[in-house]
Amino acid sequence: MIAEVIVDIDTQALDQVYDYKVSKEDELNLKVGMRVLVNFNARNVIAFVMSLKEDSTYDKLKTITKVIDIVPILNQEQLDLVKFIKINYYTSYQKAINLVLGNINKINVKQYLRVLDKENLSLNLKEVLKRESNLYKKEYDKYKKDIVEAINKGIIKLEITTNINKLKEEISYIYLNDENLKSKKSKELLNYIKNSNKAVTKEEILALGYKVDNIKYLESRNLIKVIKKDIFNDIDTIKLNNIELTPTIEQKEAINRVKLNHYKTYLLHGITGSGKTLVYINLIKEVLKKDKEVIVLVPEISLTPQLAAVFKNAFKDDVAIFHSKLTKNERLSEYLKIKNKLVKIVLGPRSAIFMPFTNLGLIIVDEEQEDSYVSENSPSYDARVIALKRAEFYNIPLILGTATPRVISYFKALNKEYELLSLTKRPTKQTLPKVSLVDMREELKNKNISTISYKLEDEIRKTLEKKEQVILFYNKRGYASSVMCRDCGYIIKCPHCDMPLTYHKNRQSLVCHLCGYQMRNVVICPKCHSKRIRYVGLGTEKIVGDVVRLFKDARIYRVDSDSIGSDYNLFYDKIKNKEVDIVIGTQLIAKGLDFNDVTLVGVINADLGFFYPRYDANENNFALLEQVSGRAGRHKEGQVIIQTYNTNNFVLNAVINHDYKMFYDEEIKQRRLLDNPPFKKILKIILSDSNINLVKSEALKLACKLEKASFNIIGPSEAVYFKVNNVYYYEIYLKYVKINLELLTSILNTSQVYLKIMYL
DNA sequence: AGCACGCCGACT
DNA sequence: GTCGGCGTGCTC
Repeated sequence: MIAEVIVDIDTQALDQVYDYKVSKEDELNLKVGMRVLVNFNARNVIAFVMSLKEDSTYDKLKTITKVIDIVPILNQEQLDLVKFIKINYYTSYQKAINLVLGNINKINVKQYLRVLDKENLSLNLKEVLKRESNLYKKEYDKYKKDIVEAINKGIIKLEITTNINKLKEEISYIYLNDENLKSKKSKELLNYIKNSNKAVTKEEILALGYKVDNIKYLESRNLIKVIKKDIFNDIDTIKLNNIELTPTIEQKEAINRVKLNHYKTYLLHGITGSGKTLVYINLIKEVLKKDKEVIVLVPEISLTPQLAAVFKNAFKDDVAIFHSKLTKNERLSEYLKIKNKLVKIVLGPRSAIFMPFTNLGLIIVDEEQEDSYVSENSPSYDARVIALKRAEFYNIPLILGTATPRVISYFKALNKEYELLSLTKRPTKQTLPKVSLVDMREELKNKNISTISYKLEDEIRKTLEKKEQVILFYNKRGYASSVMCRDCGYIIKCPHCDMPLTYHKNRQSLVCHLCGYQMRNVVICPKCHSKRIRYVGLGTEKIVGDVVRLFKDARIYRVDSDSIGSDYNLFYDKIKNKEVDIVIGTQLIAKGLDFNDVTLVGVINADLGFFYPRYDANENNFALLEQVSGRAGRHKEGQVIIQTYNTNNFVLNAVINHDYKMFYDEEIKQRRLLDNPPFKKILKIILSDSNINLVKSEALKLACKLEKASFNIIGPSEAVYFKVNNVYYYEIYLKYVKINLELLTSILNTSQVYLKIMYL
């Protein structure tokens, strides 16, 4: 027998299958998806078995040294996914495997055997397992046959763990029983826990001077009980707005339309506040009844403690939650819960799509329009595409939920490729906020040079008088300010990137937003030594300044990724507890947050988003503005004021009416006119190298070859961020209806510089 | 990637 | 003589 393997060395030159002979003994145990040890060019490497066959055309075959796994680490579905990712995202087998394995492969993970049925354990195994349960110890090889047999019979089970014991969990104790204890210390401690009337944490006990032994003693006598909480259990303490779990007629209709036993993609189009989450939860409950598993994807940014709390409340310990703030170890701990079948639901960002469930019943992608479902790194995979693949494999429904669908998705829904589920009403009877536009050209005519229009100023004042809160939203990119010399026109750029540095007033420094380079602010022009330095671009500082000047008594709070850093909760509580009156911020405040007393939202300049050189700029702006609007009046009547220089813009007018269809109808016309998606697909090839001449010539060569092979190309051109961290970037775009990936791959393989592809 | 092989200069 | 510098070629 011959095994086709992929060696675990991530180099382009070695990215291919190698044939190895399988010894007679190994033939019985070796399965596709297992890891093996092979001698590869005079060294021992781990390799993954991709397939098995009888003959090989290669004449210098070596034999597999050792089979590592007892159960395949990659199942058939995962192997299929690896191949799919390799072909579609122009990446190596190794990277694809690591992605599918959630990178746990790299961490020190051990496999242990757990005995499920002591009675039927063979004598041999009884002997081994008494001494050692670690599979990699010497005993393993000797008793391999017995172990495999026992696993197949369900007598023992393979468990994966790690020797990491510092997983962040809070251990605390509650009082159970009293007993007359002799030890003074222990008695004291028991009384302390008893009188606390609540769980006492281990740290607290240790801080009071008690020893671990005291605790152990009480525990062993059943006088106290251990409570272990992983950090996300803290969420339980967050006060939730009462969550209604009974669906409305409209929600019920949507739930009933989803057929759980077939593959199909459903587009759940529900206006803000229409209760998509409730639909999810009810569907998940149905799936759990069938003893199947569920993946729920959310954009990283909206994975707030609030959302986590909703799921924890509904599903308790059945749910594993992935969150950007988890450490590597915590992440691994959650991963192992899934691998060991301790949880049935996972809630997480795009990487959660690879969670190793083997009996999936449903996949949900919330906020399907979000860009964060596409990886920035290579392979630049799209979690929504992987979700579709997995749903097909398990023959189960995939639900794409959103208030503002991608045009591509809505097009598919109208063409019956997806099934459209609509939620048009808010269960709370709260109407959507009124949206109005302010023409900033008029403001200029009326001599208002402030960033805040008279109307917005007026409304802010009224809102503050009512003791309600205001959110002011600006689009960060447009408000970065750079430093320019008035005499020679020199703009200070990052020494590593082709980008002006951004001036940060509070730190008195200049920062590169691409590579993070920082320098002290300059007062003298580095080129002509003039002192006439000027700040170009309207800074956030200016907006804050204007607001402070207009509302001297208001408590103003600025939120952006720089200012709040990691402390999401702090910022959330601050608003929730009404410690602030006006919040000024970026994208961060647009997503998913639910505040009772925010009744006015102002958009400082809605136009900036329309300048992006992307075919989907309009849909992103529509989605963003709808989302920002959604922050107003979730519980009381609210309103939104959008400041613009372009009052005729159809996107803005669709936002005024909260009318997605109105937006879609106009947008799809433009897409058709320009042959943009969904009518044609676009693929971007990114070339990069530290040698500017090499990238340029390679880009030109590649474009030539592609054109000769009759690909429809646009470019090559310098990337928007041409130079980042001393690396230069060129782009080539392909427009197509159907693409020959094999041909494309073979052409890309001739490139001398690093390549990455992305689907737009 | 990283190991072996090979061809050349420097040193116990 | 032979130790070790790194340039080149190959990996089932």
